[in-house]
Parts: sequence; C-alpha cells; structure tokens
Amino acid sequence: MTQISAISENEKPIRTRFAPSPTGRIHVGNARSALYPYLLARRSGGKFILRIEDTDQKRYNPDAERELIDGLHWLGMDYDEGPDLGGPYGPYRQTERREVYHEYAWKLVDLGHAYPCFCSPDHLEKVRQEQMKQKQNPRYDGTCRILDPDEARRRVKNGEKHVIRFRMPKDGKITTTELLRGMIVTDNSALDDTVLVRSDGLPTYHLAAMVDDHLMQISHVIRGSEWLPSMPLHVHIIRAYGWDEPMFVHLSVFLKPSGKGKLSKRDTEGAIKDGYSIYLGDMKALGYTPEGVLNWIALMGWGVPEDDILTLSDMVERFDINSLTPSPAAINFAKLDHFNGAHIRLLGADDLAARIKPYYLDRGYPVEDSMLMMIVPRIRERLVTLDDCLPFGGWFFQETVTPKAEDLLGKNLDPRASAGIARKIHEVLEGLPDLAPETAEPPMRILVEQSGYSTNQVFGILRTAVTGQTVSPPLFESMEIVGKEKVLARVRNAIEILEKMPPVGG
RNA sequence: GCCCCCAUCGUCUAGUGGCCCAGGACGGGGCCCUCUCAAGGCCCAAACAGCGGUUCGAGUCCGCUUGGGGGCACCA
Repeated sequence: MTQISAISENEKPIRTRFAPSPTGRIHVGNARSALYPYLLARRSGGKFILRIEDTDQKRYNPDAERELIDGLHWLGMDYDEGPDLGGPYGPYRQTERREVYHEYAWKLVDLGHAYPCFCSPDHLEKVRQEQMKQKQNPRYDGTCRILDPDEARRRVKNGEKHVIRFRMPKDGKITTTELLRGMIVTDNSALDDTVLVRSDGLPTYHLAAMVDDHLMQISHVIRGSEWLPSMPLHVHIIRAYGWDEPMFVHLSVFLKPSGKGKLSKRDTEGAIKDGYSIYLGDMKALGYTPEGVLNWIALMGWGVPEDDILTLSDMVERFDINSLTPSPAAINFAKLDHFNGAHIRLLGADDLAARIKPYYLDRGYPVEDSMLMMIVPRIRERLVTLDDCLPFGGWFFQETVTPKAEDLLGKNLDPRASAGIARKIHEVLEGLPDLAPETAEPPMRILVEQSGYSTNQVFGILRTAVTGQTVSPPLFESMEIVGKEKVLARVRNAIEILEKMPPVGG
C-alpha cells in the first residue's frame, strides 16, 4: 500500500474522531460514523480518537459507553486516544471537561460574541408560542442580548440562574465549505442566538464539540448530516475564536429498507422478527461477522468502483474521503446476508472453526476439534450466518438422530418401497470396509442403477436416515465423518420407523 | 410554516461535457453443474424524476417543478 502522508491539504496532521453520545445502544449508523473517520486516519497514518459526548445528563445511559467500546472492538476499529486509553488531549469524556468549556464560554463573552441570558424557560416558551401563532420562525427574542455587559456580569456573580448565548450577527451572510457539498451560503438572519452553556453549567453540543475539536486538533469533522443545518453556527463560533476551521464532512442518513423515512428505533422490532437487527450487540448474536457487517455499512455511502468484497484492511487501502456520497441510503438486509456469507467463505478453516464452536458448545454438543475441522470445509459455503452451523452441522455431534417419518420417504414412494430401499442400502454399506467416498459411492451408484429408482430417491432416503434432515452437506463426505458404525445404526433406525408407518404413507 | 441538503436499475452505487443506445454489486428470472441445500459459472429483465436553458454535443453545467431526507430545544 502506498502510504500517503499524514498531512492534510492545509498542512495539518490528520486527526479524526468518533464522538458519540452515550444515550442508547450502538447501531449500524453509529458504526458507520466511526468507520469513515477511522479509515481516513488509518489510510493517512493519522490518529483516530474516541470522545464521549455525555453532556446531556437526562439522556445519559451508564451502559452505553461500554457497549460503544465493545462494538468498536468487535468491528476491529482501534482508536489511538479515548476515555479508557487516555492521550495527550484528554480527558476524552466531556463531563470531565466542564472547566474547559466554562473558560472558553466566558472568553467568547469577553470577545463580545456571547452573552449571559437570564430568561426563564417559561418566558422562552411563551415567546415561542406567540411566534408560532403569528407564523413566525421560533427563535430567541433577544431580551438579554441588549443587557449592559457589566450589569449582566454582576447578576451572574450574584448567582442568578443564566445560560450563555451566542451573539449571532443580525445581518450579512456566512459562507461555509462542506467537503462533499461545496460552498454553502447562509443568511445570518436565519440563524439564532443559540444556547452555548446551559443553566446547569454544562455546555451544549455546539460549544463543547467545537472547543474539543479545536483543542484535540481534529482535522476532519466527520459526522451525521443532522448537523449540516448547524454548520454555519459552528463556523461562526470557530471564527469568533479566530481558530482554523477543520474540514467538515456530513454523512448521509440511513433510510429504512423501504427507502421511506429515516431508520429509527421502531423499525428494529420488525427487523428482529425477520432475524435481523440494526444493533451491533444483536447482530453478533444473530451470527453476523464483524467483517460482513463492516463491508455492508462501508458500502452504503461510499462508492467503490469495483470489487465489492472488502476487509477492513482493504478498505484502509482504498479509502478516499472524496468518494463518500451525500445522498441518503436505504439499508438492505439481503445485502448484509450476502456480505456475511462471502466473508465466512473467505475465513480460514481454523478461524471459522473457532467462531462456530461456541454455537455447538451452547447446545451442549460434545465438540471434538478433529471432527470440527472435518466439518468446517463441508459446511463453509453453506453458511449465511454463523449460527447456520447448527442446522447444517449440528447433527454430526449427536449420538442419534430423529428423522421425521415422512422425510424418510423417497420422493413419490410409499413406506414399503422406501423401507425396501433402506434395507438394500444397509446391506451394501455393511459389506464395505469403510465409508470413504471412494469406497462407498461407487457401490451405492450401482445399487441405484439396479434398483430402478432415481439417485434422488435412494440418496434422499439415505440422507434423511443418516442426518435426520432433508438438507445436508454432501452425503458421502458426511458419512465418512460420522463413521460406519453410526451410519449403519441410523439406517437401521430408519428402517424401523418406515416399517411402523401406515402402508399408504404419511 | 420557515431554512438547508439530496436526486442514475427495486436497493447500494460507477460515471466529474464526447470513451454511455449508461458499467458493477445485491435482489429477481433462466440455464449449466449436481445426491439435497448452498457455493460456482453463463445469460436475461431492470435506471439517468419532469420541464426549460447553456453547448457542436448533457446522466454529467445552470434554473424551475416534483419527490425524498434533515433541521428549526437549556438533545445530541
């Protein structure tokens, strides 16, 4: 791989970040918001940072940070700096940085770009209602904007409850640049005197994120497109401080599979019913691999010219931030299945064995590694999800199988005829030295020919007898693994079942 | 209601004015392979939202319309 330099166009080292708020479970949207900045950093030899934006205590979920970190680890995205790792620009949890924000907020007040506001929530709400009634845009009415600065400062010192608002210019325009969308011109009159610091002393996203991105030397702010409308505010804040602007990149949202409406929590119930989920924690349990999930989310919003099956390191090699797409993308679970199956097929035998073993262990099967290693190559190309190893390979580990009587019937055959075939099968198999495909298949083919039945009929009966099911890996290879003794016992069991069936058939 | 963003097959996308009667992938259909199910191979159907410009020439540039999405909190 050609290592491109860690210097961005404006000569600054590339540093990207994933800055989630710990409010809920980590889902595919979060994962993708982490992926692209990760890829950019790794591609360019830069740094990737995890920052926890936990300034909203009402929505704080104590388990969320753990799940976030677990999810990142599961997908294989390692970060260079973060709350659990530390780093030169920490702390990386915003609630641990209150003093920093406090200092910077007042700096903005000193600069004349912000002011304390003492309006009560009640007053604000009343103003908003009034504006809505008159079909005006709801916005701050500016009551405290014109307060004398010294007077305002005195009231703050006296402990009066207040917030700090940005002093948005009343007129003029601001021109901002977004990497994927170009220049965006916004009338300042469309912007509001947004709250920067809440009355509880904690900053809002707008202040905290801008301060942190600056202090942490973030070169590319890659985030969801829900932030696009507030980018002008953010640039105003940055310019008010006189800081350099990072490159802004806004990712498109994920739409529900129908393409109608954005993906939401409510859509997950339907998905789970079908064996899918948008939450990383669930996906692992559903048998999805990190490789498959990663490939799936990477390609929704990133146009790669060819060669769709990519591992994380492939992605690092080919990533180009300019080829991200700005339009919303509908998620498609069928494609997830495709990627997952494709990556399972790419796995080495040892690797795949290690990943499916827990499924068998959970079922209480006595797993012998030598047998597991024989099974893996037989079932590998049949697995869409890892837990498919149960239906395809679980029967290998069982002492006996319990086929359904009707499944033992050869196609279009009655119980008597089927039992007759089974007896002949037993006869032939019993006389063989072993059940390797080379020794077992030729005589069985001869049996088929002599019996006058089709291979499907004869092998179908054998398959169900030996595996207990109508779908299985290749018969003869499977029988070799199971062993002659067990195979014969299972065929005898099948004969017994068939003989007990009513003559006309089930 | 106001502001902003987006717009190529059903879905994800390639395409940066002539290489495009638009390419790939998923999904769908067919055939081949075949002991079942897969995997694999081959083939088929399937799109530039509409209307106006600009240009010798437009999927590609501009405008409008339509559609979709996002935002308008002391949430992120």
